[in-house]
Amino acid sequence: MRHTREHKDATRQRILESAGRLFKESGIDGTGIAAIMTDAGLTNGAFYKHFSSKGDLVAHALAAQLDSQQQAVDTLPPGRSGIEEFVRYYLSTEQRDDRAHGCPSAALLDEIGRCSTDAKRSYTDGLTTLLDALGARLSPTDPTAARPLVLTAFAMMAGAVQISRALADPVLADEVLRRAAAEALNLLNPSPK
Amino acid sequence: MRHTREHKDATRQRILESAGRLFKESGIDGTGIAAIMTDAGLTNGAFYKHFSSKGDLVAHALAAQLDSQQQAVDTLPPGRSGIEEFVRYYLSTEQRDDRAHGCPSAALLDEIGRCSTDAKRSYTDGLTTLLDALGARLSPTDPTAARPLVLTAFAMMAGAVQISRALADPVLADEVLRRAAAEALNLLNPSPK
DNA sequence: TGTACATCAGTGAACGCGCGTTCACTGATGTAC
DNA sequence: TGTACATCAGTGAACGCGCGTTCACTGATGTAC
Repeated sequence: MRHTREHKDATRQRILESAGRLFKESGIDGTGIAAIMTDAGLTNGAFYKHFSSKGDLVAHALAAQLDSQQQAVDTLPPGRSGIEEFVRYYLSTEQRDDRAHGCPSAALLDEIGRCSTDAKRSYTDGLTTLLDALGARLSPTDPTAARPLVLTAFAMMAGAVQISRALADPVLADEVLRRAAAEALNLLNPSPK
Repeated sequence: MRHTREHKDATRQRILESAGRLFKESGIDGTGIAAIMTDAGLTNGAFYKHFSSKGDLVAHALAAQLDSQQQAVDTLPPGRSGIEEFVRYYLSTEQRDDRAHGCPSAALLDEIGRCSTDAKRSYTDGLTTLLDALGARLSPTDPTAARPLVLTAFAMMAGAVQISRALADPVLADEVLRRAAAEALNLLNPSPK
């Protein structure tokens, strides 16, 4: 088992998943290699058999996070109802209160802004793909037409989740989510009334 | 000079300003006490004559940052034109590219979400005051009526700046700011067409 | 007003600790004969 | 098929370093007499 390609790939995947989860929970700066490797059921020495540095891991973990988020979007019901479900789940108290399994953008955006170009490139690719997948649902005939709308709606949703997490007042925090959901659904409605 | 109340207050203020600037530039986890104290022209030992811990500093630095942002808002031209100026500056490439002097929310939001209750309380108070000041410009007769709109617009703006900073593609990054500005101005327009 | 003392903002070295990274080693596996 | 060897994923201790925090000390200042 130990020297099989599949075995190594599986281990690498496990490290990526642990890293993604812990990064989202405690931040990139707030998560050490040792903690990630322990979470993945290994010791820290093995880390450099899989990644050349922490920065290298960050770039790949971000790509993996964005990719799995996009895959989740692909399993939503087709068309508009899928979009609505996405918005409602994204701005739910469950997603807000479970950083580890929530949106990587909402959890890490301002730290990504301070990362290496490699990490930013991973994020750029992943986000573009994700927004295109959402755009394709809004206007199937011309996916890029929906770009501006999807982009601003997503920015608002990510910002709202972050603000909701940063507020000490739980009533206000919940209100932020509700207001943002209403506004996002309104924004993404093709025929504004 | 040394044992005057004014002297100590001035020093404390200097530490708060250095901390705010460095936190926004490199993150809270990414900025050490020693760096802050050096920036303020002191040595690290003096830190604990002013704050009980780094967490204590974070709470006060956040309050100071939000306060100075709100003071900047107060100096804008009155009414709607002030709002427009705020939106345009907030979503300018200058603000995006100068984290150290930019918006604390855009620079630190997801790290604040992981901070102590004290820090969150500081942020909650500061943000509430800031949004009320903006709301008062939108509807002077009933400031709280504008709350939902100001809240969602601000979430979108903060999210957009963060996304713009996190993208490796400068063309796309600039586009995000432009789209967000257009949408924010549209949102904050009291008579939607 | 002049002197003696107490205060305390600021110094700079030191503390234990966890960080990212390196390295000599292990031992189960795939490969060559 | 059976044996000898090379590979390399994973171990666990160690590296220098910077972190947040502590502490004995300094010396300019405010205060008491």
